[in-house]
Amino acid sequence: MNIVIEGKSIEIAAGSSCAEAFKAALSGKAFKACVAARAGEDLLDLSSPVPSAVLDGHQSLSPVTLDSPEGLELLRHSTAHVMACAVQRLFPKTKVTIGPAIDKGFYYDFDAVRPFSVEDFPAIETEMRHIAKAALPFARREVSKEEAIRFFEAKGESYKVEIIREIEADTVSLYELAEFTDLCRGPHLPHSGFVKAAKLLSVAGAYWRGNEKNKMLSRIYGTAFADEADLQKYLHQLEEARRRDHRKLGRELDLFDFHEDVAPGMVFWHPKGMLVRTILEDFLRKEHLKRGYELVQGPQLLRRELWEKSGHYDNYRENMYFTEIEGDAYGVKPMNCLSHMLIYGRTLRSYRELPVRYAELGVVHRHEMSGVLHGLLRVRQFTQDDAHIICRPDQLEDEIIGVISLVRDLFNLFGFNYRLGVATRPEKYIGTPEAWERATTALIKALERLDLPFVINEGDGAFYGPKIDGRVTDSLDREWQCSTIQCDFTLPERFDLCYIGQDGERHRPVMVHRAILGSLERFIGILIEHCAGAFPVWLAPVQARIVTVTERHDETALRARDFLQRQGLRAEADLRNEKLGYKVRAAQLEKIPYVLVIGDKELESGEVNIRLRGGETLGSMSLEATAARILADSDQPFTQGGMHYRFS
RNA sequence: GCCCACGUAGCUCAGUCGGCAGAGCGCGUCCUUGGUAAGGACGAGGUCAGCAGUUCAAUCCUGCUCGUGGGCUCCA
Repeated sequence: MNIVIEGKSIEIAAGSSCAEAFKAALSGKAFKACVAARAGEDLLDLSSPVPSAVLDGHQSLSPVTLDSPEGLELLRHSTAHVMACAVQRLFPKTKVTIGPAIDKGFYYDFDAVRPFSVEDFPAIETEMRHIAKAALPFARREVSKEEAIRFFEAKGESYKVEIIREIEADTVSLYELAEFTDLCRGPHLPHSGFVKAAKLLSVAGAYWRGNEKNKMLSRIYGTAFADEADLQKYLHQLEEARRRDHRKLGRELDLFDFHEDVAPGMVFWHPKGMLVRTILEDFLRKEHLKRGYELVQGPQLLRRELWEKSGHYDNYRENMYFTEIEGDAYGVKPMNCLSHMLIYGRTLRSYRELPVRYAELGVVHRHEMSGVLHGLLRVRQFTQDDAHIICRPDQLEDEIIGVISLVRDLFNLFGFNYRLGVATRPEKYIGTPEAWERATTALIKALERLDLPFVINEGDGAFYGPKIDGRVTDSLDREWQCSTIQCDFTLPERFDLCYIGQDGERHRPVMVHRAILGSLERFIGILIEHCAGAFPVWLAPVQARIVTVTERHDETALRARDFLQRQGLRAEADLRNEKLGYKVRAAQLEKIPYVLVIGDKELESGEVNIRLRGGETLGSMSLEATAARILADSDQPFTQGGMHYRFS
């Protein structure tokens, strides 16, 4: 029979394995790097026979190499088996459960006599190396369900038995690695010799099947790469991510901190962090005014009755804080929408007034479980860049376009990767299917008109309306939700919002809740990690530091500082009795974008010597030219003209 | 809440197999007046997270409490 592999037509005997086919088609080197076969969508063991779909020409057969994404997944899954084999050799009473490959590695969940700890890693890793060195084959065997159940029952592997009972097919596949046999769909590497660069990373408790009512298992996380160099590269990346951790940088750069003993999950902003925040807030306010929003602000506390009316008391009570004033119950706001609606509803509105866009940098409190608090990224008190747009149904699509444009512009400004998703109607919902349909269509059409990529998250919408979510990725590759754009059918109804239409009748407006950066706290946390603490010049708390060589230069330095401040720059002078190198180093560690050196030469010429954050020195320039350069550096792409933050 | 690890000076971390608590950075004073990532000397600074237990003696061993970090919906 003839089949084509990598553009090469070869003759194979009936019943040949994929390995035999590749051996005939590939060079020795290419064949050696090959660990599995791909036929259509399916991955196959090299030892499995060439599928009939390939033989009759419906599918092509291609080799999978160890360093390809599929190859790495196989490697990691196989490494999980190697680890399980090692664990059972060292801890014979341990029961195995499941052990999949995950994004950057693998894990295996064990039911162990005692939970594993990192102290056990050296022994396990040594045993894994033995298994790898022996280059033992992964042998696939298909057996009936009954036989598999008998097999695992005999070994006391109750979790495997439980899994097999739930499998619908008549037969299951087993993989044997030395004496360790695991129920597994496969495929696997040809043999354990490919596991050359593996490392165990951490232990964790994990519930059987993720359900907290089940027994807690002991999970070991690890990773594996095609070779040692790739593994080391990955470990360095993890190191780099830890180096950029916003909690670490927040302390080192003196931006913010926490006092867990008195206010867990709530931020204390230090002067420099507060300055960054203030600049960001000012920028956001101006940008919103430019885009037709009006700024409003409502109270922090609202009577409980109002939260009952909105439905928050029924649906969100556990996450709210309550207090009592003169015998009346008040709730601390977890959201800003109620005040905005009260402001809208105060007078009768004409259709000509719409859309109304109320924006507020609103401080909200939400009671989060103590276990999930995480630096600035998950807190209990935070500030949303919130706004509510109240508009006519025919205005919805254009309004959504305006909001998404703002999302796009802001994330592009900061250089973030982001993904947009449209969440559609869930099983439990309120409002009519027609209204849902109309709003969902408006969201999708707006995205299409802006030509932005998005995914549909079926059934992920809030019960009160469809939404668009914007997620950005942090330096650890974690995804955080920032933007949200939600259509709301409930609240306008519950609060009886209306406008008088052209026909003189009352009509129900549509309300859009939206936040772009989401929470300023979270956003700043992500931003710190993104830029490793080196803020863009327009946000840097100190833009320029003047460094003197000796105290002879102090007076000139202070005059220069005052000049730069009058130009609207955030400048300061370091007059400490230290050597120049020491002060330059300090400024560098503080990630100040411009260091301006003044010594005898500069005293003479009336200029300053400029050193950039990256270490480059630019030579000397007049103060005027220096100020102009820094100001130009702090301009924004879509906010030309006076958007820098100035001291006044 | 549960699993693992951790909690020592403002920060980063040593340390004692139970016997007066250590370093570097930072901070203060003094000397030094220097040219682009650390000049020198001296000094201040600690209830070794908290509580209880074992012990002649506990920062160290045991238990509990509090807090921090990682993980707990990636499914044979």
